[in-house]
Amino acid sequence: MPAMPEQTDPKPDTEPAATTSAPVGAGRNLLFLREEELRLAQDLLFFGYRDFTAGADQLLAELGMGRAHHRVLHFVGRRPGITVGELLGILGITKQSLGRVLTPLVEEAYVQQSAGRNDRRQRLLSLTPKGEALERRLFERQREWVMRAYREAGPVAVDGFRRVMRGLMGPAARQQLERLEQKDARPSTGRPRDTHLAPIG
Amino acid sequence: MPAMPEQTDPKPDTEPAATTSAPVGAGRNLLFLREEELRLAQDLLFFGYRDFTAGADQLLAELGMGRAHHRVLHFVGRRPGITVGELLGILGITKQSLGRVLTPLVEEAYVQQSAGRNDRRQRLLSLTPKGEALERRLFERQREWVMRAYREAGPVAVDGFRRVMRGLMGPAARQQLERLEQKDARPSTGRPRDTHLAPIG
DNA sequence: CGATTTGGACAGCCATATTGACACATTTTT
DNA sequence: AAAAATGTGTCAATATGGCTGTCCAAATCG
Repeated sequence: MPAMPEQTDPKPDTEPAATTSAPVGAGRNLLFLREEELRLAQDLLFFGYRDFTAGADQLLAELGMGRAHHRVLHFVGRRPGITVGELLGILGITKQSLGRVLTPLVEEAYVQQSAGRNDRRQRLLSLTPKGEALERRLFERQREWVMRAYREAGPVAVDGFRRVMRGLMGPAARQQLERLEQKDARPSTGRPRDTHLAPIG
Repeated sequence: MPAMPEQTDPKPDTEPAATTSAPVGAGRNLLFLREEELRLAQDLLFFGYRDFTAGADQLLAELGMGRAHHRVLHFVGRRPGITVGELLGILGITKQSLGRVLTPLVEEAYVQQSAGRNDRRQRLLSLTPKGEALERRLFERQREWVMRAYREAGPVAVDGFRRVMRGLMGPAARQQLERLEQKDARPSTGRPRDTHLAPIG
């Protein structure tokens, strides 16, 4: 494994204006995004996102599932008791599209539904133990991968990464992320908050 | 491979508590990746990548194209004179999958082919003026978006973002990125290096 | 009560990816 | 020169994950 990219960004940029690792002087940081910098950003996002998902994708493929299933497992695990409508809002897909991954997940007992306590039309979604186990396996795959990247980059870089990624999100996504983070103090396991798991139908 | 165990971490965390919790005392940054931190990373990557591509996707949809077409335009524009084989390596897809986006792009004169100068079996790909124009329109969309995120986050964060994204890439992708960056000093326009544009067939 | 909301079911379409098999020109090897 | 390998193109079949549209049931709201 030769030639690890240097942390110190060796690119001997021809510009004296030092655009790459921009001077922290924070004075002219309004115009430091030149063409090549954006092209680099495009490359980084393409390769980085692809390889980030690769590990989990492989595991999913063995189970006959795809990334869409993972997303459902992830967000249902993140917010046990989430309604179908909320999940649709987060994923940004249509009800029909969701149905095609959610229905099998319910049928194969990865996800369970229960009627809403206030509004009995709602189906509150949560992971079954089986679903939790799978989600955790997927999680661990990505954990290894991200841990390595974070460790190599260091905490300051991680903070910068988070700031930029947040900035790449649109207003709707930011709001959704906030809600997810609120709930981060989630109960020890995936039971909906205080819902009395009423049977459906 | 230096392994980068601790990564000197220049400033002992000038960050506002943003780094979630974890004592960032720069000593124990090996273990600062707790569960919620990774879940956050997953969310950020999902939302961020989705919204990053949203603008270009919309424009592409109007032209009856998809993200796959954009990727071809991007990487061909990045490395004029690239061979089909190299492009396949970068995209990580099969020849058949590439063919179904590349062939239309050639037919509609966004991309042009010419025979390799050393190996006449090769088809060297480059953007036509029409292709360059479209690529630029797509580029500008994303440029606006990324510029905003970069500006909001500041140069230090951008540097961190780059480090982490690089870290998320696997060895193969890192090598490919290096090659792309080498060529970054590319000629003013998309003519293959010194190829004498031999006709095909 | 009727209207709206929430969720689900079914049909079909499209884009992107896959694999396998085969064809063809060209280059390299024997 | 013949054989093998390489680079590319193409056909057919299949899967996944989106989309739209329509219709329906249950529950809530006014």
